[in-house]
Amino acid sequence: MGRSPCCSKDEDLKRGAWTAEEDKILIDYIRVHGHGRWRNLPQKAGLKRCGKSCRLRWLNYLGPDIKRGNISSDEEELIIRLHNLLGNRWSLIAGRLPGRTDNEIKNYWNTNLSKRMKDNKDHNKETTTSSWNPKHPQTEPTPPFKIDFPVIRTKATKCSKQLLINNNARQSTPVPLLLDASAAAAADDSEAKQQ
DNA sequence: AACAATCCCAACCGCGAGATT
DNA sequence: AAATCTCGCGGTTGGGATTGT
Repeated sequence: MGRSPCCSKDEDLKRGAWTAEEDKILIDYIRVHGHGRWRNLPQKAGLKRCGKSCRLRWLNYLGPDIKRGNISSDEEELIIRLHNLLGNRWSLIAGRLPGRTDNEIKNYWNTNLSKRMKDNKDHNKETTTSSWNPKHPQTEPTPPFKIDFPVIRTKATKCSKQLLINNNARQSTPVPLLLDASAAAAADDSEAKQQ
């Protein structure tokens, strides 16, 4: 498999934080032409960035559906449940949290929840010898995060076909925030199999 | 007030895998 | 069938913001 030549260091590409002007250029371009073809996008849009960087900026920050700000306790609970079920499959977890990105959830987990889980684990060590590793969720988690359904390992596959879903259609089938995590994973599994 | 330590998060990097040629 | 292209994922890092001394 060939590595992407995108972002090769000899190119005169800008790195680091995005400016408001760059954001505007990217938003305007995507508004007119849509996204996809990330590799050529910066050239066409007139940005001195690599396609990867543009994609990341759009998906994690500029996208119209991005919900920024505090993660609610409901969302937090769902993240914990899904992480118990799926492990570090951030994109799958993000898929169940409308408006949240995998990067945001990953950051939130690494900065808040992993610490808290560790504290809980330490606390529970006093009463149990079980040790649950978040990196290996197929092992039984320690209470209070014990789950009573089997772990389902799903395979995330990419969808290369562009789907044009308008916002109205999207809103008509909202993703329930606190849906049954096992059903969610099963759904992902069947979606993956269909592709 | 000044400096150090820690936290937080946007962005980067390397890799795997599907699509295309 | 093999080589190459492109995308998306998860781990990691850089640096600004905040907190502690």
